[in-house]
Amino acid sequence: MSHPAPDDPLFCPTETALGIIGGKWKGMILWCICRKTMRFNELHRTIPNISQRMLTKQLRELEAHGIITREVFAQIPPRVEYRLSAHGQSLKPILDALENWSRSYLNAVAEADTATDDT
Amino acid sequence: MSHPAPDDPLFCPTETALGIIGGKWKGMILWCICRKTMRFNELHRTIPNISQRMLTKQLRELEAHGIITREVFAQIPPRVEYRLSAHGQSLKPILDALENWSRSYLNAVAEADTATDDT
DNA sequence: TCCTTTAGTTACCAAAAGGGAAGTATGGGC
DNA sequence: GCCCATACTTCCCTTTTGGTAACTAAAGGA
Repeated sequence: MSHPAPDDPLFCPTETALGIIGGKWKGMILWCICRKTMRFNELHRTIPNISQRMLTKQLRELEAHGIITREVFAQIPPRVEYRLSAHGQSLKPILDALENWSRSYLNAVAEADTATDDT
Repeated sequence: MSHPAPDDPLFCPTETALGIIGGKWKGMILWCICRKTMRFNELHRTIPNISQRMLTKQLRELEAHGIITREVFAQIPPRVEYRLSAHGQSLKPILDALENWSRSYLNAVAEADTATDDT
């Protein structure tokens, strides 16, 4: 294998990872799925702002990257369950770290807002 | 600035964090800056595919979120240095974790490719 | 017979993102 | 007197993204 080209996403692992988990709605989807197995409409109800089209698309991308698995039950009406794959499980600590970082970030912002609040 | 309200049922810290570090090129920019202080053109040379327009834009977003600092030296030609802020430093472990996860992901993909390689 | 539910797909359209190239200021070197 | 470098900004145009709404199948219930 040759040296990774500077424009190659493989050149930067951080970029690769963010390319996988950084899509629109992926944070919320992962946030839901890493807590429990969920069905399509269950996700849709939990994240009402997402359209079916987008939910499908993001789920397919996560599946294509091996982060989640999709299990179809041959029933009418259909039943499809999404859950974290083994590889997705290895993301959990990072998702937790992201969540903690985010909370401390939001706190810092809130404090800064309070400090400069001149009401 | 519109951060999600904490009482919003859609409030998702993971999404917040990804909104901050998940923009296009941000992975690479952070990857560079978390290693050393860098000047504008230095970043541009390191990531040749990014346009000046985008580099400026992404740097300003990171700065607005308090992740990096921008220091201007009153010189001709101009000299501007970008580095991680204190808050950005707190991201480093996450960036490292992302990098490690990405490497193991890439390895797994490479192995899967080898296993199914029918040449 | 019609309605409901589930888990989608498809077509269409508006908005946003992003690339490329050119312009800007300033002072020093040749 | 012209060109160089730096760190941008601005304009224009194409590509991508994402939302809305309508359509699908199939079984069970009223």
